[in-house]
Amino acid sequence: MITLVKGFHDILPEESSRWSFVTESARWCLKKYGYREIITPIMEKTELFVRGIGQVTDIVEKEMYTFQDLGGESLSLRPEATAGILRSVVEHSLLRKEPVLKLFTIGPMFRRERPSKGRFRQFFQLNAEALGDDDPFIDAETIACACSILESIGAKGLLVEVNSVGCKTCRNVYRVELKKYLEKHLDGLCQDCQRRLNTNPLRSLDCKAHGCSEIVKSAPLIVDYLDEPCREHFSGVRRGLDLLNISYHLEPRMVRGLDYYSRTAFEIIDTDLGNTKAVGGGGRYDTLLAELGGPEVSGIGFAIGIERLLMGLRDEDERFARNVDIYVAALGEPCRETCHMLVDFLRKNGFTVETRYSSYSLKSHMKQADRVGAQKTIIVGSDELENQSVTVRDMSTRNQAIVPMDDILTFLRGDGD
RNA sequence: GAGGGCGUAGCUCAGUUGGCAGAGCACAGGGUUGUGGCCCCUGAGGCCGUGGGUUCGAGCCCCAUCGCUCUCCCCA
Repeated sequence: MITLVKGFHDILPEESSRWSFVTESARWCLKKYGYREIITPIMEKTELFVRGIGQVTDIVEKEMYTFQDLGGESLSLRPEATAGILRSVVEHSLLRKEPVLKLFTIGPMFRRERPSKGRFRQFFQLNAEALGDDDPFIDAETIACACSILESIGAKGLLVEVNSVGCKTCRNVYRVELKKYLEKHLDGLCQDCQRRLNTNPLRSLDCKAHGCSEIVKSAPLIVDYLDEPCREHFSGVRRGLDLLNISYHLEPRMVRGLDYYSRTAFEIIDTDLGNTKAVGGGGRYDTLLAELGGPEVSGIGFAIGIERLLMGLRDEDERFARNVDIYVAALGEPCRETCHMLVDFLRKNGFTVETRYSSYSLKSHMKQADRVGAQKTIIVGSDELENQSVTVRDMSTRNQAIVPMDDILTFLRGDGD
């Protein structure tokens, strides 16, 4: 038996209705907020991710599926969607036609991590990006949009955490101060934090090791180092959220894994999933577009993990039950041709129809009708064939009627009202 | 990368000091010659993850190996 690639997973028919319920709800929400769908390739030149995400991030250093294609070029499966979307925007000069662009995409991402609960090597993400506007209210709108998607699906126990990580200027000042502070408590830090003190001291802020979290509690906070424009922007974001009645926690120690974030950063955590499992997150980026050869405008975006969202949903929901309008049961060889045509005729008139072609007893036809969730079963046997009629059984009331073949459509339609 | 848990029927799992391979659910047929869900009966379905070792005899003990899963790290 040839099995799945480790960390990949199948979405079986049983789950797929829940799956598309989630993605369709999300599409409808995004549309309300003015986002349009963009579908970009799942593979890009490796260089795009190195430039976009940052060479020294965990993702690029050790989690990418990178390989050389036959032409010798280095390609990578996308570990996240933003870089590819922005590449496409720049390549097709979309921002010249439209100075403010709102785009979303839904598709698989790939990271070669150790799989665990809610973490896969191939996972689906919904990704939304609003480009060309740095007004704080659009940050608030973006967070509201993410919340609205999650609420529309019925996710419970959500917590929105917001922070500002400042711009390059103020973050540099802060980094120096933070580093000074951490150096004073060097002995208490875990090995990881000691190692990255010079490369990325901000990472220590959300280190879960006991020693580190204690030390970090009284560390200087980035909010106290924001320069005037960043401070003003951040308070504008909070004002925007207040006006929309979005409840949120200020999380002054939140930093995010991707290097490109500036100013607004946020995460949405599903507390039901336990252990700080983020179901979504995002933030603003000031320089990413320019770095990819685009105009000097900023953007803000977020990602939602579809699998994690699904984990929070209850299994038994009637919305996801299997059902068809009509099951057609043919009894015996002479009826097969009539039923074959009848099934086709009903489908062409807008009904969802199921049948089985090989000969079965009526009993097993009925079981099958039950299994596929048929509202009605049409039975065609020798009696019916002789009279040019069919028997229509309502599966929930068990009422049956003999209907002339010619009247079948009017009967089925009239009965439905 | 570090550390736990688990591999027996399609699924969830029992399996006694080593002695014929089990249950529930699901599936198929019947009880009802043309009627589903509930009930009853019957049936089919197994290289007990794989390879080796100990033994008269291994699902069980030993060694190796592969796979899955969870935790930490990090994230979605």
